[in-house]
Amino acid sequence: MSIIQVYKCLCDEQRLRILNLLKEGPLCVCHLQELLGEGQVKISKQLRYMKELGMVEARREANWMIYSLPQPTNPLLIENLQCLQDCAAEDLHFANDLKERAKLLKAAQHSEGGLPESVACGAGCCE
Amino acid sequence: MSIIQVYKCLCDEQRLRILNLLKEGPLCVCHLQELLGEGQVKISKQLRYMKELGMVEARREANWMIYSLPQPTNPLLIENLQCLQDCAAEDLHFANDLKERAKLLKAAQHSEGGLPESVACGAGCCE
DNA sequence: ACAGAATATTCATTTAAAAGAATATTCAAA
DNA sequence: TTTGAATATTCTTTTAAATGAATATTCTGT
Repeated sequence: MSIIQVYKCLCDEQRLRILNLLKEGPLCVCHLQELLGEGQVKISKQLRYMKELGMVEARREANWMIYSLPQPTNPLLIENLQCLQDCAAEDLHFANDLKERAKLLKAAQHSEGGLPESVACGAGCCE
Repeated sequence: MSIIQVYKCLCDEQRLRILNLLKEGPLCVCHLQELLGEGQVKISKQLRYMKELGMVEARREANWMIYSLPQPTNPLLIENLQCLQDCAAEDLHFANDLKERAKLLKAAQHSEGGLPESVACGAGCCE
């Protein structure tokens, strides 16, 4: 994956928000959809684009597709997400997205549908 | 200048190299041209693009146009240039560009044409 | 006023990314 | 074996960026 490709990936607000969310832990498409307030098709396309670049990876779990950041995560990406926290968190809804993520996961966990196993509060949601 | 615009600017190898060079100090178009081994028109267009985004600024000095990074420089840019030094310096010719820059300025300074005043070894070239 | 150096602009073409609408695939559970 | 939930793909249109060729502008020195 080239440097240029990484930056191309970072050129889109939705993708930045997705990366920020995935940094906290894996999520499935429908959660991203809900958190970004965006249609399924568009999210799916973004994820495909990102997957082709190797910026995210996916695995199926029952009906869900679980997306996550590959480990170890590209240092250029980490740096940028960190820097964005500091210098553009508000513009990008970063902080709020994370708050909503926690809420959403907590709620989903206690609902009938439940959560995909590897999403379930995996990373610092419920304790 | 939006975050997204910054990343769009970083999506191109030539622009990255230009920014890396300007980080050391102002340069005129013909020096960039020579350092990147690229035609005048293309460099000029890149600079225009970057100027419109506010990523660089320009002033005229006699026949030369001197380009530089605006002060204070966008932290997102600084971070990225720094990170690229660490994780992609070779891919992007970063280190070599800086070496060539020093050579070029030193040579130009002692030639008949001379150097635009504000370029002249301004930043750590000759001592 | 003219010539030459340094730089910029314009216009046409190509290439790549984004957006939208419609539809298809995959799996689980009844 | 059909239904519904979750997700993906295909195709078309629109928008934006890159490339190339030609030409224009701005300033300096004569």
